[in-house]
Amino acid sequence: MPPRNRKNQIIHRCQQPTRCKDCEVRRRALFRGVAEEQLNWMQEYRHAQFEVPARYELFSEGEPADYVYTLHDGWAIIYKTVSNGKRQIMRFALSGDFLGFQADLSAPMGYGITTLTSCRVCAFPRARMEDMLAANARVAMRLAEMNARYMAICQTHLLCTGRKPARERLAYLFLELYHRLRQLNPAIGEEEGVEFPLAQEEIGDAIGLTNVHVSRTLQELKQDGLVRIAGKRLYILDPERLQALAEFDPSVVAENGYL
Amino acid sequence: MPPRNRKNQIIHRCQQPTRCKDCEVRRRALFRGVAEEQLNWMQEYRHAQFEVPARYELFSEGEPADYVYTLHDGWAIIYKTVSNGKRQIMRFALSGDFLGFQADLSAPMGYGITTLTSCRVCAFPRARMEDMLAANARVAMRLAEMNARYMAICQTHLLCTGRKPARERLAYLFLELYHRLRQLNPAIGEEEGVEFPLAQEEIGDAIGLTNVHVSRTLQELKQDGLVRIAGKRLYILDPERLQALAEFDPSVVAENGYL
DNA sequence: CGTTCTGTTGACCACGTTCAATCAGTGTGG
DNA sequence: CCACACTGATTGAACGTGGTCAACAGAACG
Repeated sequence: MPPRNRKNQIIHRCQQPTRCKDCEVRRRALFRGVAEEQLNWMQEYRHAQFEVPARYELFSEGEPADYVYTLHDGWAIIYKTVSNGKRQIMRFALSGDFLGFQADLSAPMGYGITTLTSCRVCAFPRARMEDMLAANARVAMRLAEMNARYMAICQTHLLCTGRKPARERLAYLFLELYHRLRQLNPAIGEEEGVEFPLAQEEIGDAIGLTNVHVSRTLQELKQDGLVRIAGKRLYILDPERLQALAEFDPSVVAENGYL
Repeated sequence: MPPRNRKNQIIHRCQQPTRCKDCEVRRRALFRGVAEEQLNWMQEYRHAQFEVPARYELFSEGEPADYVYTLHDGWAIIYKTVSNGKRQIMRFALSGDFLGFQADLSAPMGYGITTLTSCRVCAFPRARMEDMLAANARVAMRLAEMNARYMAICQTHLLCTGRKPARERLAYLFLELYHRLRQLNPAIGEEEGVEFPLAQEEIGDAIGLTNVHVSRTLQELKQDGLVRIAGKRLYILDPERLQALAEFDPSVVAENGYL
């Protein structure tokens, strides 16, 4: 199996990083709900903002790391692999998601994270995380809240892979991503669909199928007039039938935390 | 499919609840690391301590709840179901685990929790959770830490169900539970095994198999001299081979948070 | 001692995998 | 500009893991 990502690529430090104070992403990121007057010094915990190319390995499975990141924009995958090379994608990370937190920050990473598209990320030194959380209970609460939401998503994936046939898994994944993406940018009309840079192999790795079977199943969904994928965009053609098929609950992806 | 649990059973309020101050469970629960002098008033957030029978539905999937709980002792399952009645167990909850937290505390539960054995639980009103976390950043940090560990466990289950064959899934589950249980009570010798109250149907629901196939696969593992199950106890006969088979990483279940 | 729950066994089947060939789209270099 | 390579999608045939259904055995329990 060929390597699916590249390491040691050049990453570019943003010369004019966004300021938390007027960052549009913040409302769905870790600093959501932080008081205006605290934002400037909270921002000091950020080490830098980076521009990262596609297929860059932000975290390597089994190796320790120096930073955690807020994903400012772009797509990334959080995955684990088995020794025979098979890969399971745990979650697709999108704008605002917090990447790389785990119970023991100095332990080796239990999973890998790789960008799918070019991304902008805000890097926070792991060594200062504990201070940051202790300094601001609201941020610690927000981290718990975010983790709970990621857990909810992970659990729906577990339900899908463990107990649903291929069609339903695929339908569920499309709906989840569609709703998450739409709420990143509610302004876009439904008929324009959403950005969708995934290869079928990545879809399969997310729902526990092979690329071959994804291809076959996807064709069924297309022929049934449920979805359309064209030009790296995803269109939901028949939301009602698709939701019924997937038993999809939009509240799992809804972003409605306190404040 | 018959109902797998009972509701509206009598639960019993403990007349002499344990005090957090000298609770042996606390070192792996939410109040781990809380300063001695704060424990008494933190304990005030606890509404009551209950004795709950086996097969009691602590949380019902899709319904709102009034409390969150610390599981003081006993076994519980966290699960989701599909409309056709199939069930996926997300995680087995053991002594010290925090039950029922989710991003939006007033929203309907995204999963159900049912006791497998009789359990003792400490109930905290959901309405006061936010206050409690805001009042003590250390508790908010601990909640984030615990959630991160639960997430890590959930992710290993997702890897198993998505990408491993039956034998390996089963081996992994046994090792995970064995290690979690042993660190609850490290005093017990290896040859005595660990408590193991699971039916094969529950094992199957946890790793995405049917009870029939669990039966067959389990016999293989037994005949290969890897494990033994007898009298509701689990014995790991050949740790090395079993770990190699499962690709098990003990650090996932290790409890080593700050403080 | 019967009833109920849990585990075992067998036969059959299907969903999804595997492997391989082919095709389409996209750059890339001569 | 075309030839070539490379990547991702498609299709087909054969296979296998695990599911389904049903009958039965044993253990647990009232």
